[in-house]
Parts: sequence; C-alpha cells; structure tokens
Amino acid sequence: MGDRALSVLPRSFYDRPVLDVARDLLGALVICGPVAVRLAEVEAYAGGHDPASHAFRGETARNSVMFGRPGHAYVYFTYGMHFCMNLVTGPVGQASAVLLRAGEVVAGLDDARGRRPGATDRDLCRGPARLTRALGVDRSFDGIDVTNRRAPLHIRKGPAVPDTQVRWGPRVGISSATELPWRLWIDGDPTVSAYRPYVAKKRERPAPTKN
DNA sequence: CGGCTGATTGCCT
DNA sequence: GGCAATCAGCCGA
Repeated sequence: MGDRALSVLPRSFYDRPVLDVARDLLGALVICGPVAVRLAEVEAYAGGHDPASHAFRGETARNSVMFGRPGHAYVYFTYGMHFCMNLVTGPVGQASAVLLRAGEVVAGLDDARGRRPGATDRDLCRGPARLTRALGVDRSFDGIDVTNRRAPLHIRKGPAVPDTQVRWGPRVGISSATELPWRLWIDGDPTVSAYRPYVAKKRERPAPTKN
C-alpha cells in the first residue's frame, strides 16, 4: 500500500503559522466516508487580528472550535443554506483557520455526483459550499479531529505541489481586509472557483426624510 | 461568458 | 434588523 501518500497529516502540521499550513494544504486529500477531494484552493484567516475572520469579535457559540486546538474542523452555516469547512491552525487561542474552497473529487465520484445532481464533475467541489455538499459535511462535523484516521472526516497527505504551481491573490466574498492576498490556489487547476471581487452593495432607496 | 438577483436562516449588534 | 467566508438560475451579448 502507498503508505506515504495515505498518511494522515499529524497535529504538528496544523500547529504552524496559518499561511504555511494553507500553502501545504494544496494537494492534500480531504476524506469523508467514500469521497476524497484533492484540494486546489484555500484561504487563510488570521484569527482575532483579521477583520474578515469569524474570530475577529471574539469567541461565540458558533466559532468556539476556532479557539481550540489546531487540527480540528470548524464548520459553519451561512446564507441560510450553505456549510463551509475550515481547519484550525496555530496555537490554541489564536483562532486562525484555513477555509477549504475547492478541489477535485478523486474517489467516491458516484457518491459526490449523487449529492450534487446536475453538476458537472468539474463543478462538484468548485466553491466552499459545493465542496462540503459533495463530501456530505454539515454542522454535525464541527469540532471533529481531522488528524484521527478513523474519524469519519480526516485529512491525508497528497501529491506534493511545487512552489512554481502555487498562486495567490485576494480572498473571495469578504468586505474587509480585501487587500490581503491570502487566497492560495494551484495554477491552472480547472476546479479553482471563479474570483469575484467584492462590490459594495447598491444602496437601498435613500432613507425617507426623517424629521 | 459575465453580470445580476432571489433564496433562506442563524447569528450578532 | 441586517447581513452573511454562497450558489443556481436567468438574462443579454
């Protein structure tokens, strides 16, 4: 068996600066039951000092996993219908995490297709909410230890991605700290999500003149 | 293909 | 009450 390629990434992998972890997660395998996804796009969130991070305003019931140990999954619900998955990094209490944005399904294709009816194979995991959908990850996976190879959700080492194939740029879908190039992806990978720069929402009707 | 918009609910101010 | 680390569908070019 290819023990090397199948090894689970250890706790020490996650207990490092968030940008280093994000870089090295490119190419890694996310395993959930029969489905495996090779990561092609991630984003770094630098805990309490990052205005775009869910941890920026402190610990709450929703984000408490971010403030705990590295190597655990932070899964949140948003827009009334979507789940997104992060991996907690760095020392306990710092609340840094890497958002898993996109990748390629490399195992369990039939299961992934069944969860995303109508989607092309390229689109199965092309975006953070699509990725959790294809994997079958929801809020019940929040807090799971991804360094445990027997856990229903865990992360394994994948084929190395050389520096020459790594690109970076602004994060997607946020309205603050948009200048930070903390979105990392594999150059030319077809599963990388389309970049949509933030655009300020059109103002609602001017407030009625109040007197 | 790019641009725009409604969906739908938990969370935080 | 307002909005969110998004997506699918629809429209026009």
